[in-house]
Amino acid sequence: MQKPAIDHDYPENLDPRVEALVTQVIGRVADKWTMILLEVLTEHGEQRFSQLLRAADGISQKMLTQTLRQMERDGLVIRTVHAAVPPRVDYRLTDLGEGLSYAFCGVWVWAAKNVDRIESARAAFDAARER
Amino acid sequence: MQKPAIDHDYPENLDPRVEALVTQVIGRVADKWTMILLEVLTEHGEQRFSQLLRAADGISQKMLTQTLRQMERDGLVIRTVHAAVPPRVDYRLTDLGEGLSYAFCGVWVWAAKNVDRIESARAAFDAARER
DNA sequence: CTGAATCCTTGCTGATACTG
DNA sequence: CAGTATCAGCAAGGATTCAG
Repeated sequence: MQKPAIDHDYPENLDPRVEALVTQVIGRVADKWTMILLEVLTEHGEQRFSQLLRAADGISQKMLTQTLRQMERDGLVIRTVHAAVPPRVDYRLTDLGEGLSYAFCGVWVWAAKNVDRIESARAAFDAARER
Repeated sequence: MQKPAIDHDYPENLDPRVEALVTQVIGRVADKWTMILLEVLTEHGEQRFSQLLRAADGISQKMLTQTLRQMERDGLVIRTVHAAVPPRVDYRLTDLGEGLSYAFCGVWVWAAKNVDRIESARAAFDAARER
């Protein structure tokens, strides 16, 4: 992005260093599983590891652990270990995490609203490619 | 950034089939480069291939081609080939793409606003890990 | 139950070369 | 200029196993 933003209410990132930082954060946070976990934690509140594993359909245990660590590191979730047998670990959103989840809200709405348009666009594209 | 999304206008995903579809679309669209290209195309309008290559800092030519194809297939961008020498190909957002870009807007704002909080959270996390 | 460690497969990425 | 094609290196991700 070399040019300044024009007619938008985007925060003016005059500093290219800030610009790069934001882009990096976006890259880190605009991840499929991060988005889904934010959504699950927002809808159901505090969740255990195994609950998240079931809720985020299709995620592997490894990915879940890894994604949760990243989110914890970025200050999006808080990890609570309960000393018990069997062990129990809860994850809940921080206010930072809630803010991000809220920001993603619009994307979910958009996706839900436009699923059919995307599907037909794909069908049209693939049909054109056939020839 | 305060309350669970209960008080939001999320479409209630009663049908798990729809839920799965939406999740799939999110997974497809919640991609670093897709987000960045949407942003670039929103800010600067119609762009040529080479302009996008420069604007999306760090992307490889291969990834750019690939991402643009996916976006075209999903109906997010329109690809226009101008018969000229030298050849010229322009990409511009469809209204669907503009809608998605608009939906992502909140995430950009959030990221810009919270970069420093994330950075300090990371620092704290890494410091704690040292021990 | 949580999650770390291992192996192994897939796929991105970068570089390069080649068309229209 | 805007791609496609190919190859090599590397990292992401899945499945499995082991440990606290």
